[in-house]
Amino acid sequence: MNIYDIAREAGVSISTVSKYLNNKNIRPELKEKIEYVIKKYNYVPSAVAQGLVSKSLKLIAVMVVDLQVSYYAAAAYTIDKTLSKLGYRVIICNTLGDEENSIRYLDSLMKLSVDGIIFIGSIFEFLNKYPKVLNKIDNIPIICNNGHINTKNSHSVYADDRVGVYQATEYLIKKGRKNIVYLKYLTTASSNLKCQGYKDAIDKYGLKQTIYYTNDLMTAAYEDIKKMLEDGVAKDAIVCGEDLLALSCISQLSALNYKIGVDIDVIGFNASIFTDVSNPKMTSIDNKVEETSVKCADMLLDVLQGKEVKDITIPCSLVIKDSA
Amino acid sequence: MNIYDIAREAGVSISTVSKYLNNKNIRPELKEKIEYVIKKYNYVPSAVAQGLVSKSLKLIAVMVVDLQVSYYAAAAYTIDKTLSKLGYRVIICNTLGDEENSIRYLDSLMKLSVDGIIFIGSIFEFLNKYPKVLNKIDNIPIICNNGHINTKNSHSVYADDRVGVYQATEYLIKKGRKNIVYLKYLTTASSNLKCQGYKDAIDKYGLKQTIYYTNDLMTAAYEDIKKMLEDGVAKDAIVCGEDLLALSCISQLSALNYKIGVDIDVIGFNASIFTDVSNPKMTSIDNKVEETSVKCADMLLDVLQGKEVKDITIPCSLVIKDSA
DNA sequence: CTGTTAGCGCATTCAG
DNA sequence: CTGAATGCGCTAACAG
Repeated sequence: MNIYDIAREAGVSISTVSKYLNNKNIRPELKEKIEYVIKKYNYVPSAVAQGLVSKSLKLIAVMVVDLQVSYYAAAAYTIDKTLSKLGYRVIICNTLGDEENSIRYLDSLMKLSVDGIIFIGSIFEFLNKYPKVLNKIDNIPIICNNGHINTKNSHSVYADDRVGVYQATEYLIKKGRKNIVYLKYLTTASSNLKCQGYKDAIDKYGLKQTIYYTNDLMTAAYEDIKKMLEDGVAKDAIVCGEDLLALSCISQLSALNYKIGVDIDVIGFNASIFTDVSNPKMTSIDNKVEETSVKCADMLLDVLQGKEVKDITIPCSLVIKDSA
Repeated sequence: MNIYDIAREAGVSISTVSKYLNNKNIRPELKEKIEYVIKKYNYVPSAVAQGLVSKSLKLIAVMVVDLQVSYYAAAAYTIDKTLSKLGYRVIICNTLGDEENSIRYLDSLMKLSVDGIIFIGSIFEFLNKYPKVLNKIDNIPIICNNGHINTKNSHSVYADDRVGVYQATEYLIKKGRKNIVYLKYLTTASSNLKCQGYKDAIDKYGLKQTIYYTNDLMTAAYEDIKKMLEDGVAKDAIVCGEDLLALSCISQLSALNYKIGVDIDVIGFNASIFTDVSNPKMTSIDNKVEETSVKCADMLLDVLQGKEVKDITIPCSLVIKDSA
């Protein structure tokens, strides 16, 4: 069933049908006939054929590392919600943190001639190491959340992670905490920024930096945290680069009979659902996933409409609950 | 840059280029020339034009209710991983549980002439109420996880939720628990099945059914659970329809100084990441998201290749940790 | 306002 | 093995 079939049965030309489909003015009587035939056959115009002409499938790609991480899921969710309302279709790409995999995805997206790409996370700055890849995507509208891609038509939305952690650390200091440990996860640009916020605050108040590292969020993190606690350096407070790490700290400290929020403070990062499932509820730095994601989507829409856009930084805020 | 440009510059015809692109035999010297030109311009054939001819963009849609729920995120993640390896592109649709929204998505997918659709969750059985919608998607390959869609080319993968809960309840009974409460969330087909598993086990052993309800997973659930605990009926054990509910139970019971796993048992459902972040770690019914999702993807691939497939039911298993 | 025609970029006949 | 011609379903000029 195509536009010819509809035209024939309705007794009009294909261009009249096309005009009907695109809401242009046609004689009411023809309109009725066409409408009738379309309903009769449940006809739906092919987006592929339309796309061949218009050079656009109204398709936007969102690249994330791992949908199972709540931040990415929330970002993908929000962007999808925002864009699909406006008739765009959203392709979510799970790169699994693998560079080759990401590049393969980009090839696939270029073949589809997607209208734009949104990258979630500073990790995608790795693309700047691959001039050939940049060249391929050079003309396509790109928005990068928390990073920057070096192409002609690329723009960025940042969450101010560094200041977020700075303020959280300062909050602890002003509460009188002196031995504040930072638990760092990963070594991406944005995890470094977070850690820098901690360092800046500690330095400003003349305290001592103590940084622990972990490359895992679950089992291995548990061991790393256990070791950290056994080392006994975390007497006062712990600032964590991720809510899940803070959750593990809270859980282990509880088991050791610490009174969280009294004996020792724990602060997470992301203000995710985990802040509500911990006991006590977790104080966390809110890096505004939803606001950031909506901004990415809006900015992309602006670019697609040819509007001028400029990079933006969204401030974090500290959501104080009971763990600090 | 299209196939004509490449052909011209390489001094061959477009059909030769097309053959090159589709790995058909051509003279090595021509192959080299073509290869050279393609590399030079970073040429990528248009999937849209290919799709117009082949009637397929190699696109598969996954419909879920809410990507922020770990089960759906895991399902989407797994399906995407499985299919994108094989060159398919995956569109994830977040319906937000809204029927109109779902139907709008389906329209959009039909326009794109996606190769197949995977529905995650029994909630999508609501489509069976809309003959017009069924009619539109009647010919497209469909796989439904935990439900069935009444179209010609639809198949199902089930997780045996009922038996999963039955066995978990039986496990508690055999441990000597007598006052076992079921905490029910939602009223979809599959949440009813879960609850039925509880009822069956309770009845078989001649115990008393006690069922509590909640329509929320967070704040309101907290209150519902609080009330349930205040009612004092949960003396022995609680079986929950969702891990998040079990998490809240564990957290609140801990605060009341119950020894979870000793004084009272709590079992969750999903075997999600929440089972590892609770304290103590949560015993939970594993409904095998990953296995189920891979099966959905594989089954769809089989259907696309014209193979015969039959519906399948995957058994759940009880993952025993420390809360029961 | 309506219909005719020429592409959009590619795969696929069918001759040569 | 290669190339010229046709069509996939639709939009956009253009002419009527």
